[in-house]
Amino acid sequence: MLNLANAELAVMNLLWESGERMTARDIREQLYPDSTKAQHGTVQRLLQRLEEKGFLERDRSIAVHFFCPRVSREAYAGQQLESLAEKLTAGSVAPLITHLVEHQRISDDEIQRIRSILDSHAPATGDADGSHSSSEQRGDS
Amino acid sequence: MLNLANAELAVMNLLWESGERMTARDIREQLYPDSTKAQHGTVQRLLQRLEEKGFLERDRSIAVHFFCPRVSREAYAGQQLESLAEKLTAGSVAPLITHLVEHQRISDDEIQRIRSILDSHAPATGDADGSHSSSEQRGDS
DNA sequence: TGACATGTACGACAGGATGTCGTACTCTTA
DNA sequence: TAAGAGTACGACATCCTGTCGTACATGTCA
Repeated sequence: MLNLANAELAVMNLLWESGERMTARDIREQLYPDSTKAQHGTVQRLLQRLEEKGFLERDRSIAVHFFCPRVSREAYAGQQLESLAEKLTAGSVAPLITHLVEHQRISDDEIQRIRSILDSHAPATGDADGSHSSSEQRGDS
Repeated sequence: MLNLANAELAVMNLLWESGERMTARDIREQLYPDSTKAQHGTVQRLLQRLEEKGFLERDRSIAVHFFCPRVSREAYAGQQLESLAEKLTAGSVAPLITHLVEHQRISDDEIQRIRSILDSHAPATGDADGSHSSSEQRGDS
C-alpha cells in the first residue's frame, strides 16, 4: 500500500469522518471554504490520484461522481504501523510500545484500553509470567 | 523531528547496530561493498544531511571524523509512531494496536511482551491488581 | 619539502512525489 | 443548442532524495 501525502490525507479524513459518500463539490467546499474555480481542479486531481492509489472508490454511474473510502482509516493506520515496525524494529511492535510507555506518552487510560484489547483477544496463557514462550529479544536485524 | 529517507535510514541503521562510532570509510564499505570513489562523496553527503537534521554527531577533533547516533533508534521509532497516531487516530495509539491484534498481526509472543511492559509500568489499575487476568474490561472499541 | 593518498565540504543534477492550476471534453437541462 | 457544472488530465513549480564531481584540507612518506 502506498502512502498518503498531506493533501491526500486531508481528503481521506473528510471521507472517513463523513461516513457517507461525498461528491467532489462536497470535498472542495470543506477543504477550500473560499473555493475558487481552480481549486475544483485541484480536488479532482487529488481524487484521481487517490483512486489510482486504490484509496477510494468512485461511483461513475451518474454524471456527478460519488466517492467513498476503499481503505479504512484503521487499515491504513495499521499498515503504516507495520511498515514502521518493519523498517525500524525488525517487525516487532513491542519496542515501539515500550518506548511510548517508558516515556509516559501513553496515558493510563490508553494503557487500560490496550490491556483490555489484549485481554479480549489473547486468551490467557495460563501462566502468569508468560516468559516461557521464546521471548528473546530480536530487537535488530 | 524530521524523517529519514531510505539511504539515510541505512546509514543510521549501521550506526545503531555498530554500537560504536564509525568513520565515513566504515560506512561506505558497508553500504557499498564495491566502493568507488564517487560513492565516497555520496556517503559524505548523506552524513552531512543527517548531521543537519540532527540525527548524528560528528567528532571533528581529528582529521578523520567519527560519527555516532544522536537519536536512538527507539526514540526515532517512538516519534514516528506518535506522529502516525497524531495524524491518523487523534493521538491515540490504542486504535492502532487494536487493528493489529484483531488482524492477528501481533504474535502471541508479542502480546505477552506488551502485556508485561504494561504491567511493569502501569500497575495502578485502581484495585490492588493481583488479578489482572480477571474479567473486568469490556473492551469494545 | 613536495607529491600523493585520504578525507571533507558542498555545488550540481536527475528523478520522483506533491500541490496547484488551466484547458479541453462531457453531460445534463432548460 | 447553449450554458452551467463536472470530469480528465496535461503542465508546472517545488521539494526531497540519491548520486556524482570538484575544490580544498590534511596527513604521510620518500
